[in-house]
Amino acid sequence: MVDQHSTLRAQRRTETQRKIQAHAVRLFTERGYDNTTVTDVAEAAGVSPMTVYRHFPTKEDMVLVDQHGRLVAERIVASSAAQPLVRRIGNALIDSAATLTGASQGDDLTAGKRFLLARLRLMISTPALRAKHLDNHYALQQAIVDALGNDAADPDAAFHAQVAASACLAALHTALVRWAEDDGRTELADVIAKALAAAFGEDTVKPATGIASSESRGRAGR
Amino acid sequence: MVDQHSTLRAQRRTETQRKIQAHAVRLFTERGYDNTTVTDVAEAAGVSPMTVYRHFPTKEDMVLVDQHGRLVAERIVASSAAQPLVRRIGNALIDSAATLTGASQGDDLTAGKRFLLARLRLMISTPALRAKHLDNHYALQQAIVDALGNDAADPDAAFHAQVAASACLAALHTALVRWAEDDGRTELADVIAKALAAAFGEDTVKPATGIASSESRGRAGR
DNA sequence: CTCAATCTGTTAGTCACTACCGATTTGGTA
DNA sequence: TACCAAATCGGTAGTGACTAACAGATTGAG
Repeated sequence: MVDQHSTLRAQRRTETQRKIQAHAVRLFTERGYDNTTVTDVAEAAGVSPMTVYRHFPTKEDMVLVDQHGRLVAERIVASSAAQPLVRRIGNALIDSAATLTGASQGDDLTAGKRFLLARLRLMISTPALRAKHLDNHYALQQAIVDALGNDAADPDAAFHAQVAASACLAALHTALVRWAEDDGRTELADVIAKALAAAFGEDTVKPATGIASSESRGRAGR
Repeated sequence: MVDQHSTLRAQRRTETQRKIQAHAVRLFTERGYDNTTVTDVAEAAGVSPMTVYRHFPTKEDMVLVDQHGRLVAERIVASSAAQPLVRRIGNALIDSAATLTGASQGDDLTAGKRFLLARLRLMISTPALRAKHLDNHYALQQAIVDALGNDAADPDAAFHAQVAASACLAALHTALVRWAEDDGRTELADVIAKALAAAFGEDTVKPATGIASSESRGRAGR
């Protein structure tokens, strides 16, 4: 009945999870997603296939797990309701990305960043992973709309929030692709800010880190 | 070697395709997507399971087939390159939707419209279908970017096009969901125009049919 | 120390999907 | 008209993701 009654138990659990995920991403990258069976991953991780399914509901979730969504929703509710919708959502995405990639020091990629890049590349190139990832963004969109706390009575405002959230997440996804293509050399938060500025205009999104969007030019219509 | 050497052959082929798809959508709607096997659909359509796979590569494609994408790309290349990106893409989406739903007469839904609604509802409510549909939009995004004919030399312009296309398609998807929720009572082209206006501002998209976006109020930022 | 909960493994089964093969039908041709 | 090439259709066997049910081992709490 108690949730926290095991520290060692939880440690081992997250440890095996991490191990399975690491081997999965490695094997998927090496031989391809479709050419790698769940049994292969299980053997590489030293567990039985059933254990894999106990930790990850589907094969795709071995790559796609990220609790990044909750972070975004929290920043949304913490933002000022006086700001325009796109700015509230956009800034939440930018700040969350900055937190996610961590304080990047210098040029060399940290291990977490490199792992994130590997996952991103798999998500982009593999149709099944890409589809499910986009669907996860769709679920995140619903969470954002809920977090915005729009009037349930006004259907027009709700539609407005849906459109703004979906458009912002689309820009986010494009920024992620761009960032992966650059091998993570640029700052992710800056790329996101640049994408948002390109879609909605520079005045709609504030700079994130200070040098953000300093190079973006022009509105959505060229 | 000749493509057109059979009118009767092609007729039967498209006929069985249509029959399989109709039974699939009906059964999926009645018992649910996951509770319906491909064999069930095959039996209902009076064919063997193998025949189903000959016409539709995957189970999901029985619901998701639409060549709607090619229509959009054609309108993109036909549009004036002088216009802003969002307007070019947005108008292409609006016009394609108007063509797709056909000239709606009065209140009663035509059979094609009702079938489209049934498919949309399945796409929205079933995770697997929703994911693949979003991925199809992602493929459409690539087609749009190609159709825009941006300078391959300028990576910044390409990024710009990617962002604009993805954001427009996100707005389209939100409009489709909204339209399905209204049971298709409103005009689809108008809903799309309204969504685009909500995302990018009213001045960015021109009215489609004449009364389009007459009710939309406010920019993206409330 | 004992008990209950959790983690793990094994087995058997369903279902989407593929590869391979043979049978039938159709359209054009000698 | 007879024949050939192509396309469609069906059956069989197999792979792989995923589930349900059952059994053994380990850990935390009283």
